Amino acid sequence: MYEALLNSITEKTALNENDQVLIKRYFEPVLYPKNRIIEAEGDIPKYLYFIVSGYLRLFHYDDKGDEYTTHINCPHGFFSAYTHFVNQTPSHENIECITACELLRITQADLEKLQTESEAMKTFSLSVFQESMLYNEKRANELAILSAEERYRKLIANYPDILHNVPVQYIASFLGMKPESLSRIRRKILNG
Amino acid sequence: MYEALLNSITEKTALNENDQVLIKRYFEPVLYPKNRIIEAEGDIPKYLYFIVSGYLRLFHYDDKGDEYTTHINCPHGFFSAYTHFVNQTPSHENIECITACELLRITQADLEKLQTESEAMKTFSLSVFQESMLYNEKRANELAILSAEERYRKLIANYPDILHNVPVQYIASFLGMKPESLSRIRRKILNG
DNA sequence: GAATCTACTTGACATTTGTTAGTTAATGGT
DNA sequence: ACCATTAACTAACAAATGTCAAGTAGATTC
Repeated sequence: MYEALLNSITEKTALNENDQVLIKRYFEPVLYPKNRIIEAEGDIPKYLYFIVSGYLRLFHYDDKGDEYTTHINCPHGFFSAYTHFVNQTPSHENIECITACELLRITQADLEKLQTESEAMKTFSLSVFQESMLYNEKRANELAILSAEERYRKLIANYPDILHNVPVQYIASFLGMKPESLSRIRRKILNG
Repeated sequence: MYEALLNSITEKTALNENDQVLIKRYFEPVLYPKNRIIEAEGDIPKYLYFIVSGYLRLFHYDDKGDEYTTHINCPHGFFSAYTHFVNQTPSHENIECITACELLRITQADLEKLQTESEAMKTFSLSVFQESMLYNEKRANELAILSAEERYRKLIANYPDILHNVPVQYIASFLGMKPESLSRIRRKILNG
């Protein structure tokens, strides 16, 4: 269960024995079924999650009750409404398991403790936060610059497995288009 | 010159005499003319800027040589290619003065020193970083959800002075549309 | 297993946005 | 003041995306 997490961290920074013991102590393994909402809008995010297996999404409703998916993630990555998790302020987003998920979770309080007890985790936490920032910059720029078809092509090129695990309607919403438009684009690509 | 900066910080966290002395020591005032590029793509960002007066933008070129404006900012805010400034990695964006600018600038090394010497500045720096993150999240979601006209209406509602200071083509690019489209939208709004 | 849902697709049409080309207005340099 | 350059606007048309209504297939429930 912890192997994927330890590997992810080791890619960024070396871990000694003590670091590994601390990580196993603070990160709690949890299993959730498909469609389970694990953090709800209006609440302060309780945990930062590391995805061992499965797909998660962030979503919310607008005034008209329409649902918008703003983030989709897959193994092995961290997942949270970051800014609200870090600040411990109420988030306007729900976190939902798209598939059954194996996760490792940690509270903000424990993450801070872990960072003071492990220099490696301090370094690593910063890089996770920064990557999340780069990710949003990139998403904004792609939405501004690329066409709907280009955005879809780029997504499946980077995450080829997403189609087998995530409903098309969530992907459409995440890419900033209607399901009908994505359907049209998918057909066009299939037929050459 | 320092008043706007000190006021901005005080909105978030209290400053004692010593904090204020340190801030004035580390932040260097600079003046730039219109159209001056103050950080170039390919280089590691040297400074974090606080805008006392004037407008700045972040922009880059794509493969075809087309120019894209990804960020526009006005007083009184901080400005930088944040992630690359923090990491001290080469940025792919240029920073340009759209108008003549009065700025206060600080290097990454000095910012770190300042943060160890002033607890208030440590708190404040974190909040600047987090706001930049929230900002990108918001930009991405608005690009995904709102129409071009809605994005434009929202921008001028939030920053009514931007039209008098920033060329329309930069605004169009920043909003993810072509100048001709923005021109059409502006006419439509004028004629009711 | 029948009925019911729901996700996904399809097609016709409306609307929005991009493209191209030309015009006007404003700007900057000499 | 003149010329050259660029920004902004306009118009006609093309292409992309949204909307609405309907149909199909697969899943779920009873």
